[in-house]
Amino acid sequence: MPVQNAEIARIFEQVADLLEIQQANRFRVRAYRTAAQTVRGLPRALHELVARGEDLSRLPGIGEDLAGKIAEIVRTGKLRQLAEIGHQVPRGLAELLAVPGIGPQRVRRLHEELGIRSRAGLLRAARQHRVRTLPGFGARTEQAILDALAAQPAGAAKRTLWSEAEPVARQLVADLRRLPGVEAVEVAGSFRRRRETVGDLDLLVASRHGATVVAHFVGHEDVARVLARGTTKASVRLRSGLQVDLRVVERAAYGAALVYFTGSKAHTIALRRLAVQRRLKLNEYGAFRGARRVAGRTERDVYRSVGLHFVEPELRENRGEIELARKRALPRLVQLGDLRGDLHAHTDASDGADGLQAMAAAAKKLGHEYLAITDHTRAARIAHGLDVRAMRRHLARIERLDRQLRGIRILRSAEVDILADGSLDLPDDLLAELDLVVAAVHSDFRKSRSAQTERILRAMDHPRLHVLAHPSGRLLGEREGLAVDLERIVAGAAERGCCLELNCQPTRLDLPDVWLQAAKEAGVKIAISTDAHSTAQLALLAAGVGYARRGWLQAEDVLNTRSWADIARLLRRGS
DNA sequence: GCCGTTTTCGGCCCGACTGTTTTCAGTCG
Repeated sequence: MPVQNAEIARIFEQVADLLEIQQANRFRVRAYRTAAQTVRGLPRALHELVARGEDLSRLPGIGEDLAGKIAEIVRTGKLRQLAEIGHQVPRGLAELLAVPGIGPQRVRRLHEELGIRSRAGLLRAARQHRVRTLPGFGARTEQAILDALAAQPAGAAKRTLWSEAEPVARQLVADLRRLPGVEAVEVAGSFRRRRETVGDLDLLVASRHGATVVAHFVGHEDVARVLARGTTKASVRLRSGLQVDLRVVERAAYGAALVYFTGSKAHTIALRRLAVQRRLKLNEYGAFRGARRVAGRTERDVYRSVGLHFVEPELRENRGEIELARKRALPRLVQLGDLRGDLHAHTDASDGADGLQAMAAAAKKLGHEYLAITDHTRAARIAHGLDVRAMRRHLARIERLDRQLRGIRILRSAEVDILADGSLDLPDDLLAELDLVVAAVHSDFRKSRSAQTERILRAMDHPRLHVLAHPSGRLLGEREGLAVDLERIVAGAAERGCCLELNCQPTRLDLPDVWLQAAKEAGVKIAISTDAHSTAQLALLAAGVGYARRGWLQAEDVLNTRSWADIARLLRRGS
């Protein structure tokens, strides 16, 4: 199997970690981290670019050296340099960096002076009180290490789904807004950028009474532990395990602070670089020329000060938005109000919780012009998929309801299983009767990458397949996506005039953002669909639109910003 | 290791908090 971008990024991260422990030049370390980020966010498979002989050094943050290393990893599956560093520094030391409070310097000293080379070794040393004997370490540091190792026993720090963080964020914001002397409150960080998961919540407050705000914040009833507190910032862990960071600045710095705390890190570093070019200093308090603050109150002011148009938070990933902001050529991103209906929803005829009428009524109440009822087909047995006879009866019921209702179109549709061989789980005559055919893979996840890709492309060959649902098959926090070549799926959809779905379920958000952007560039239309399994879930459209903005989507890129008549015309492919 | 409306060499973002220090290094975001 060809080497994936994520694997290349992981190797670069590991090189950066080990170099940092070796006290290598910190800018050299940063170069590896920047490259890892570029590689991870790239909507093209590097192994393909290498195969085509394309010049990788044109990618941002990739020079001649790293381009060569990427080619080496693609060819051999590994990087000689990493093995060589591994002879000098145990590879296990990299995982120690994940322990909060332990950075490269401390890892190096733990290794050199106590012979520690793994998490297990660190745990032993801390328990035997050997850590506190090192200069610069003390009893409190040792205890903090023990706490941290107990809190995250195995490896990766877990991230929280955006949708789970959202009610917590809303409540904390409301609580802080009630506080006297608080002029503004906002959630910044990856939450504001609408990443699918968040590592923590970053709250920003405008107030002249930092200490009071901090005191109120750390005293909140949901706070389980105060990790740090000062007069302008604090960090806490909530009972739910979610970490929340608070920062208080004066109103005149609020915009600059918002830019800074919204990130991403790569985006703000790029901004500061622009500021330096203009002989400005940019920090969380403003843009300064000498001692004079020239911007800071609003985000717009700050962007203007470095010569840029305002950049929407969802775009702030240093994936080309800076260049377009300079040219004032950023896309006008899709908004919830642009959407006219929902093209993927289930009823209790298959695995939904609510009945057909209830779903239709709820969609009408949301102001939808149309709702596609897409119950499962026979092969999806655990989802109570309908066989042909049951499906025909179901479609007849939908048709009757549609005739009765005014003000909303209820579409006769189905979420048709893509079978192992790429054929569709309904006969052609029945597919031809449907208003809309949504199709998806729900089985045979273990196929090889090429076989899985061929299977889906074969399904898309069917002229009645309109929308490929949750194309990557990922379940956030549960499983990676299918082994599937999304670059070929996007290209295949473009060739066939087939649409791809952005599934709004909180654990899916599928297609992933970089592929939404790739699909947009290829001219593929995206259906933003809730895949609702209850009336309440029809509201997930809002979260889906937020995520769609991360994929740079504009209203015209989205299928369901159109009237049903326009969609029907668009879907008549190849005829 | 990357990169160029200062530069192909010499820069590379910036500040708060903690713990263990008597003035600051390390870590984090």
